[in-house]
Amino acid sequence: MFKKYQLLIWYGLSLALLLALLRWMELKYLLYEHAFEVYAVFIAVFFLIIGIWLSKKLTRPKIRTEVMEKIVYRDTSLPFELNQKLVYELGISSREMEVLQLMATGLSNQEIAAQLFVSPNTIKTHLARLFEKLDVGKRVQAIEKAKRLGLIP
Amino acid sequence: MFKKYQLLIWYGLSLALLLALLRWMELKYLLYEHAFEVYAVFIAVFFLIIGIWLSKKLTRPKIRTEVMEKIVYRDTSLPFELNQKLVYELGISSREMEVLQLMATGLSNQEIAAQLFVSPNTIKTHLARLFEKLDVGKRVQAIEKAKRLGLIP
DNA sequence: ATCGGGTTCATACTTTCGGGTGATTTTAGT
DNA sequence: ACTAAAATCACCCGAAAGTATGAACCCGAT
Repeated sequence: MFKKYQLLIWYGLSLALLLALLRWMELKYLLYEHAFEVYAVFIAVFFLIIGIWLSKKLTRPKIRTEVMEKIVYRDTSLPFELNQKLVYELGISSREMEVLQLMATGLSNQEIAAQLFVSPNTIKTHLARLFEKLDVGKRVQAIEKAKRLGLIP
Repeated sequence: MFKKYQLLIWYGLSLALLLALLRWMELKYLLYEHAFEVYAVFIAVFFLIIGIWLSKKLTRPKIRTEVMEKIVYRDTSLPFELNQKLVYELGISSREMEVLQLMATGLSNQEIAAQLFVSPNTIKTHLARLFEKLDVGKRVQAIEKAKRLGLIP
């Protein structure tokens, strides 16, 4: 019941304390000599807190979309079996699959190109399409997703 | 060399600008009539900014996760068991393991840095050491090897 | 024959990685 | 208290990766 307003109460008390301090200093005739400084500190602290509060209030939470919740269990102790249906559904070509497999072994674009006797630019094109089809932006993500989807062992 | 103090310099310049503005107002005889108010506003704004900055610096970002349902294929094989002996033998530190795990999910250095609240440069250092310990040269190879060695699932 | 998909390649540009170096600060163990 | 390891950060550079766009060629299907 109180927890909800805990912060508010806390700030209120702090404020009250500061005011009390101010009053005390005033009574001590300190305020008359350094009125400006004291008020400055007061304002500074107050707005510091306001700033913190504002920042907390105004920053909107980053939205992170988390995918993949429906789980289909698959026994990996069995030899790898390619998910051909998914390959077709995603429209992944055979050449793209080749490149994917080689990439997953940790080869660079250049090395893949050399292995397939084509230009590195071609590999880049294949990978760009593959990334689009897998809806990823980096090779590591592509490999991770391809493994999950049963496209590579 | 300068980047380290970039923020400081920036605030310093802002402060100087504000002071210049203040001086200008003073010259315009505006300040004499409302000296206290002007200074109060000045202090208020300054500490408001400091407050916002403080809050941003000290509080970690709120993250709201949105769950999006999709199909995932998961294996029914035995649960992952970390090869702690190997971790020790290779001299891989706990922080390096953290970075390794995040990297394996396909995050970029920048994203890992954000997740761990450190600089991207730090991540690069961790990864460089990790690569050396794993005797690889690329992140994909590192992930592949780490999986083979039982360092990550 | 032509149309679309797949493969190939190029060029240009931006971003990210990885290597190397050096430095400071924290932490933990003797 | 001192030391060694771990963690942090910066800066530079070159290589690799990724993005965007355009274009040529082959091949099977309409």
